[in-house]
Order: sequence, then structure tokens, then C-alpha cells
Amino acid sequence: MAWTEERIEKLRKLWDDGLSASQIAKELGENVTRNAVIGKAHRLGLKSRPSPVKKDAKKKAPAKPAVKKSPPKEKKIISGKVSLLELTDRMCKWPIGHPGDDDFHFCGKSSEAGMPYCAGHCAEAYQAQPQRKSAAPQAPRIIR
DNA sequence: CCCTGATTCGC
DNA sequence: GCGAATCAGG
Repeated sequence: MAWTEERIEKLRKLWDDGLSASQIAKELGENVTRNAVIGKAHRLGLKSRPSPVKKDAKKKAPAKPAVKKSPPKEKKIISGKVSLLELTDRMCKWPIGHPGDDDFHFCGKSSEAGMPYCAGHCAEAYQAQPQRKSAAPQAPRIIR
């Protein structure tokens, strides 16, 4: 399929109309892929315009050379009640309660490197279930 | 997993 | 010149 004047024209219009490449491709015909559109567009020198994907290397790294505040907030987490949003790495991700419940939260104790759970819950999580002959899976033990 | 454009490279 | 494959990100 050659790029006729008409097609190029349409491509140009649709492109700066802000339509996505895939959308343009669909508009132009079934046998045109978005890759074709993008390729042609690029070749035509059409601008990259608002590409959703930004590879911005962050402007102005504040650069924090001096003035360090020492370790100000090294909080030691020993107990939990951590909401999902507050969950970070190194926190025990053991769920407590039922999702959706008012007080659904996570254990939140500190976990060792690479471990999703704290020591205690790790033990529980990785406990081998010995007699597993029945096909019926055991219902997960409900905490609390 | 859906999408976006960018780039590469064999044709 | 073309565009599928791949990439890099949302």
C-alpha cells in the first residue's frame, strides 16, 4: 500500500488534530497499523507532540550536597496497623482483617530483606502443610 | 493488560 | 521508503 497524497493529507490532519496513531491507523484503513502511521509521520517530519511517554530526565536536581539532616526520622516499627497506602517495602504485608473492612490493615512490622512478611508471619506463611491428601484446600486461617 | 509514541533494522 | 518488532513509559 503506497502512501498516496490523499492518505498523507489525511494523516497530517488527523495527526495534528491530536488523534492517536492507532486511531489514525483505524481511520485510514484496516491494513494500516499504528506503526505504519507513526513511521510515516516521523518520516514526514511531523512533530513528536504530546507524547504520553515522557523521558524527561528530571529537571533541576536540587542537588543536596551539604546540609544533611542526619537521620532525623528513623522510626522503628514494631507493631502494625498499616494501611495499604502506607505499606512500604520492608514492612510485613500480612493482611489483618478482611479487605473492605473498616479496620482492614497490614501487620506492618519490619521484615527482613526480600521477605514480604515479618519473622513471625514468615513462619506462618511458609509452614509446610503436611497432610495434604484431600483435594479440598484448607480454608485460610482467619486472623483475629 | 490496556494503551502511548520512539527507534531500529531488514526488506 | 516502508513498517513490524522492539523499546520505554503510563
